[in-house]
Formats: sequence, structure tokens, C-alpha cells
Amino acid sequence: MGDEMADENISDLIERYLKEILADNEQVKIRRSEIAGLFDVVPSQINYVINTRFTIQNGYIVESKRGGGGYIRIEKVRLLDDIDVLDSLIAAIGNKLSKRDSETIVQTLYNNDLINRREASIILAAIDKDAIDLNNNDLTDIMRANIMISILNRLRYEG
Amino acid sequence: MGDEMADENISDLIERYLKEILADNEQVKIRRSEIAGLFDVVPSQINYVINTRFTIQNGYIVESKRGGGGYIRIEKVRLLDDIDVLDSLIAAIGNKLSKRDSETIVQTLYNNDLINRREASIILAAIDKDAIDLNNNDLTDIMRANIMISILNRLRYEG
DNA sequence: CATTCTTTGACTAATATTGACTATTATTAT
DNA sequence: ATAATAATAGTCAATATTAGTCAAAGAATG
Repeated sequence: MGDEMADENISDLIERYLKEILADNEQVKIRRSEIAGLFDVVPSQINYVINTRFTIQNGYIVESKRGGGGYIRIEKVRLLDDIDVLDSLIAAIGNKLSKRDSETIVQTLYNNDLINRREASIILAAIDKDAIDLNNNDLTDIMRANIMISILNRLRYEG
Repeated sequence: MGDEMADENISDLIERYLKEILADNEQVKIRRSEIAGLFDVVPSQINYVINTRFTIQNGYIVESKRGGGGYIRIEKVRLLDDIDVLDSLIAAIGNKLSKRDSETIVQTLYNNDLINRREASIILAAIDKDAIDLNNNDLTDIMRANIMISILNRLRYEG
């Protein structure tokens, strides 16, 4: 317990390396194979580190591009102070979401000043039954849940 | 290290070069082989850059002529009014929509002041690959098209 | 021991780059 | 005029260069 550095695994080291850069920068842009080479791990371990340690819940958004000149960019975002509403809404959705419940959620977001009227309208259009219909009510509810969760995660941060 | 990775791919550099000219001019007229020579790439790469980055959806029209004195001209399109923008975007979507094209559309909406930055990112969240993924690329593109059209239609009367 | 977390690598997907071949237009020769 | 040649740009498929996914194996934890 006294010497706590010694028991870090490589994923932790990579996480620390990236977060040290992010302490001084709003974002870090890497070439996956370079970082993998630096720590002598397979490239896909970089994905593992990112998926487990740089989530939106932790205040990071990640984007990437493949092909020549490809990269992975990790960006720090400022999380909103009051995210409890979002957390509980996401938890309540689970993996299916009915049209009626989705409307309740949008209303809740509006009541909590997390979205304005126009944003509410856009969200409702995105999960409109005709848009996401799949000739299968269960699949439609799953799709609606996925889209809604994606949007709720977006609302976690400002900008 | 940190903010900048020096290595952008060449296509991005060519795109940036042309857009810098277009920032000050309504159009740019080039000789394909000259630009290719300038960036030390094969001439057909110029076509690749144009086809992937100067589409009508992004507000450019391209015309060219072969033979002696041949050229490629890229022209910024002036979109008439908001409804026209939305109509032409909807018409251009058809029944499938790739991630790349969807990003172009959102950029066009933003450039034409039809949506703000936050609305743009909500829309992108709604059509995010992970959200609408169905283990089937074709279905994902269809779903993306449906959702985008639904949102665009909403914007028509949302004002 | 059971469970969860980490590490690995084979396979997949997306994007960029290249070059051989084709098409069009202008210029030159007959 | 017409035909040949030169000077452009276009298309498409092969190859190269990245990152992503997933499941199995291994390690750590309780």
C-alpha cells in the first residue's frame, strides 16, 4: 500500500499519459499505432483504454478517422453541474422506450431547462414513429431508446 | 506533444488550400495537373478531393473542361432561401444516407444559419452510428436517412 | 473458486493514394 | 475540311494506411 505506483497496469499507464497531456490541453490527438508502440501493446488496447476510461460520463468525447493520416482525438468537455436528471432518465429508459414515455422525457427536459422548445421539437422529430419505424414494434422501441440515450448523453455537457 | 499532430493527410491539405482561396473568392479555377504537382500527388487525387469534399450538398458546384486549356472550376453556391436549402437537402438524401454525407448536411444547415452549434450536435447525436446501429450497414444508412429527413421536415415549419 | 478486468490478435471497416485506361477538347498537319 | 496528335480531365479498381470490433486467453481480485 505504501508504494502505490508499482501496481499500475499498462492500461492505467496509458490513461495517465493521456490525462497528463489533457491537463495542459483541451484535447489530444494521437495516432493509435504510435501510442501502442510507445507502450508496447497491440493497437486495440488503445481502444480498450479509451472505452473504459474516456467516456462521456467522465467528461470526454472521442472522435476518430481511419485511413491515411487517421487519428483519434480525445476532447475534454465541461460537464453540466446538474446531471442527476440525465442520469436518472437514462437509467429509467433501459433498453426500450415507448412513444408516450419518450414524450414525458422530452417534457421533463424542458421543465428542467435542459432544452428549449425548438430543441424539443428536433428531438421529437428524431424519434418520430414514421421516421424510425421498422415494421416491428419492439425494434422501434429499442431504436427510440437508443436515440434518446444518445441525445441525453449529448446534453451532459455544454457547448 | 498535445494539441497538434503535424501529419494531416494530403487530401485534407488540398481541401484546405482550395477553401482558403474560396474564402476570398466566389470561385476557384485550377489546372488539375498543376495542383497535383504542387502537392506531389497523382492528378486523379484532385478528383478524389473534389468528390469527397466539394459536393453540392456542401454548397459547391464543380464544372470542368478537358483538352488544351482545360480546367476545373469550383464555385460556391448561393442558396436562395431557407426552404430551398431544406428542400434541396431532402431531395438529395434519397433513401440512404452515409455518416459522412450526414455530417456534410449538418454543416450546410449550420453554414446557412438554419441551426446553431448546439442543435447541430443534438442532430448528430440522434443519428450517431452507435445509436442507430442495426448490425447491418444498409439498414443503418436507411435509418439515418429517415431520421434526417424527419428533422429537416420539422425545420421547415419550425422556422 | 468465481468474477471481473486486462491483454492479445484475427478479422473488419473506413479513408486515402496510386496508376492504368478512357473520354473530351484543342491544336496541328495534310 | 478532315485526320492525326497533343493536352487536358474522368473513372475505376487495386493497394495502402489507418482505426474498430469481438471474442478468447490470461491476470488480478475478492
